[in-house]
Amino acid sequence: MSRDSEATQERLVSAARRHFALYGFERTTVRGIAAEAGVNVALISRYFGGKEELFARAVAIDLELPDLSSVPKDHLGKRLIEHFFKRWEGNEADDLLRVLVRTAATNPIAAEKVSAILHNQIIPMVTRIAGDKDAQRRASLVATQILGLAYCRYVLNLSDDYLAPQQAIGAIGETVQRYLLSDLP
Amino acid sequence: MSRDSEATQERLVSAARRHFALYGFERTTVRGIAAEAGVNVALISRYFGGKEELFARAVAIDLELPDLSSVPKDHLGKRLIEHFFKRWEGNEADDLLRVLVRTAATNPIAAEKVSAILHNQIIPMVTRIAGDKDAQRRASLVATQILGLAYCRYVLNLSDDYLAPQQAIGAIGETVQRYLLSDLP
DNA sequence: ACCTCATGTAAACGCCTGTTGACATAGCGC
DNA sequence: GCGCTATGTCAACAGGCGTTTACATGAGGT
Repeated sequence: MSRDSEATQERLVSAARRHFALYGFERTTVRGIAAEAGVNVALISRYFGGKEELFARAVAIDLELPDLSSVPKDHLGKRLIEHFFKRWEGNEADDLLRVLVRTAATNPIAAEKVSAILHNQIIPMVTRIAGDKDAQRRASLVATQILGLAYCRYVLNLSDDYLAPQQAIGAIGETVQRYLLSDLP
Repeated sequence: MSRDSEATQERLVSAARRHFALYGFERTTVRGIAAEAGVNVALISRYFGGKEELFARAVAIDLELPDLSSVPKDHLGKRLIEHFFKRWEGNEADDLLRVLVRTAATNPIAAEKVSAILHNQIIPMVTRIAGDKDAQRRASLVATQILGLAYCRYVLNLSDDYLAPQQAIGAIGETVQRYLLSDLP
């Protein structure tokens, strides 16, 4: 037994992410998480306080939005969608935004976190691109499209036959481009 | 006591819809549903077999897509979004698609049902509008946008400050219009 | 009026959950 | 080497869950 509390905490958080992503908040059990981490259940309460706090810790998230300052104005939408696709494809069953999108549907804490991301990360980005005016509404429109994409791919599990990546990047990129910079009706 | 089994079954289904919509599948309890319906818990098992079967019964859903044959081709997108907005605003805490969108995130049965709606209702509609070719992909793109909108409004509870209805109908209607009829990249 | 069966109730069962308190043990400072 | 504390285990608890079983009761046919 290694007896390195930091390491086991990290293993717990990592296992937690996997379980929350796969089963949502309600259906993942602390026993399952502890088992995957190879430690006793009691440690979750000891280290994090409880299941909810572990969840909060597990989904602290940064979208890692790319630097868009050097991207041509009319490629911003596509570039943004590419970023999310790449991000999601990268970490197979582990991406945090996917955890949140799934979990937020039935868990108020998670829903709050997604809203916080909209506030702290999406809206500021849109403000940098399109200015203050209407930034909140533009960002919300962008959110409907990106979250809808995530939902279809990772909740409904629509295969590439339905959403061909290249085609989707193109079509949805155009949409985001409009939401960012075109005149709103 | 009325002793009308059909009526009490309907009251159970109706209460079930409300609870599943508010709390998702895992967090609604058969006891809660029975209490709201004003009957004993045991009747749920007796009449429906169990919680899962009651759920399946409660979310049998028809989008009631409007007749689009007389709508000008370039107004289809906006018209469609209007339809969904009206539908959602109508039945305050009771719309089935909202139940599904929330529940599907953590419940495979529900996710399957949403996919079925895509197959049996959205794709055929798109086929009527845009023809067979690419109907599946166009329908999927439409689904990303509409489900994303539902998600932001009813999972994240974004207020009208974020998604002003008229503005959203306009902007998102344009998007759907493109997904339905413009050339795909 | 009575018997009968559909309808509804009450209580218990068995299981699983998150959490807790008492106990073991490994490793570090002395 | 000794002891102390951080680390980890174990077992039990209390509560909630869906389901089932045995029992009550109303209403309709005869």
